[in-house]
Amino acid sequence: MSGTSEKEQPRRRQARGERRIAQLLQAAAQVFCTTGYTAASTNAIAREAGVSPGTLYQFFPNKEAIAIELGDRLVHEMREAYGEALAPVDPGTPVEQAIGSAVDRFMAFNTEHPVFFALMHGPDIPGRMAEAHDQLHTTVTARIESLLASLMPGADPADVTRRAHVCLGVYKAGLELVLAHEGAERAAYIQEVKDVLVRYLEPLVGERPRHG
Amino acid sequence: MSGTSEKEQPRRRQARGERRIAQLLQAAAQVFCTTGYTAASTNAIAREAGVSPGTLYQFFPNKEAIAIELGDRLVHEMREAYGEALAPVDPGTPVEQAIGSAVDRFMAFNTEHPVFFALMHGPDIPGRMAEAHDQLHTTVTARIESLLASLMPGADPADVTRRAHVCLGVYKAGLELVLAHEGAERAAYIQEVKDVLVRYLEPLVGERPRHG
DNA sequence: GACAAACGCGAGTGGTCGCTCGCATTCTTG
DNA sequence: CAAGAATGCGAGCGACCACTCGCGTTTGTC
Repeated sequence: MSGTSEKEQPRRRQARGERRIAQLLQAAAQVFCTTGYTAASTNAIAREAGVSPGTLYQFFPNKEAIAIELGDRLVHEMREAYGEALAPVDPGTPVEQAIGSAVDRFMAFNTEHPVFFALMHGPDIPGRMAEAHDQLHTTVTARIESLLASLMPGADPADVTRRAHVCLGVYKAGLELVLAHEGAERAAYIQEVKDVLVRYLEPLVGERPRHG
Repeated sequence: MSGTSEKEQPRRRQARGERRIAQLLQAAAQVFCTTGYTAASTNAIAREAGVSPGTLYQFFPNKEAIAIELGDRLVHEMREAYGEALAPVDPGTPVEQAIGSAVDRFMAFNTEHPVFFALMHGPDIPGRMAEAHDQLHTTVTARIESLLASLMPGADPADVTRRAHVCLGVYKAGLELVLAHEGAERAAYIQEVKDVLVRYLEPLVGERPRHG
């Protein structure tokens, strides 16, 4: 029987501390964005935030915890703002509209928070971060699966899963292109991503059988 | 006027040395594949090859040179084996066939040499390596562009360029999925990639104008 | 105002990694 | 076989990085 107070309250923060945390997370986002996670040094993050390394470690036990907290906050914000973007649609909804609005929402979020892509995409993510990545990936894939299932009822579940993975992969690839451009070119690339997805999925919703 | 012998012959290699180089490159490919470039330590590469760190530096001036040489050999081999995969096709060739054979060839090469993807994809590539990456990227994109141009003559060059980038991005995303699976699933994903590309490009080759 | 707790600092510590150096061994060449 | 070059070794050097520690400052509480 272990003690009753296994989890001690980590600390009692002051308003100043919360501000510092936000400041440090913003600085970390900046540094992660430009150099990636592994190449980002904690000293650089502290410098970017205008504080000393010791101050950084006052609020985060280690480098990984910074990325974890940043990722958690981003995931939370994404869930709040765009959680319904992949909800199953009415049977009558045209595919263009469903895909278009979903792509628009996620593109907006990702261009507003480029760190998200940087943290989730790099092969240099730490162990605990990979878990979070996998969990989010699974969640999003499941959402896409149910969306696809609502579009093409009676299809082989394995096919639906595979197509969901392909859709997410296409979106990620498109996101990379979108983030690499600005203005009109960026808008044009967003439209291309929609086109790719719509044309990929359109033959599946029309109930004429596909010869494979 | 600078001296005539600016570039000294670096060294006169024995057969043993060439063998060691091949051995070291193979070990480096293994380590790069599993841990990525930055996380790969030269000591680990030497250990994998069964030699000492000093021996490694007998043949490569630094860590970057290992990746460069490996990349150069891979690019060379790819050019030799699959250089014609993206050649422009006869006007009568169906799109399915052109895309199918190109995807098959590149997928075969990339699954046979997974290091290639690891070296070209990671955000942790060194400066000189990024140049090689960009150069290859440009070359391949130009090839795709001319292939697309032969399929849809009279299109806006900017559109062609954009679509070429989208095609390459879709291929890369598909490659990631393909490399993550094996056997029948892998084959199914390859087919999905072909489907995505064919359906993306099919409306463009029929000469009815697209309203954009 | 007094006390404690949270905050802030930055030089320092232990560890890792890229890379070197001196020396031993093997090969080529005459 | 002798000389020199190429190959092979592995302890160790310098740099960098995640993280710590002791001490001074600010803030909340009574």
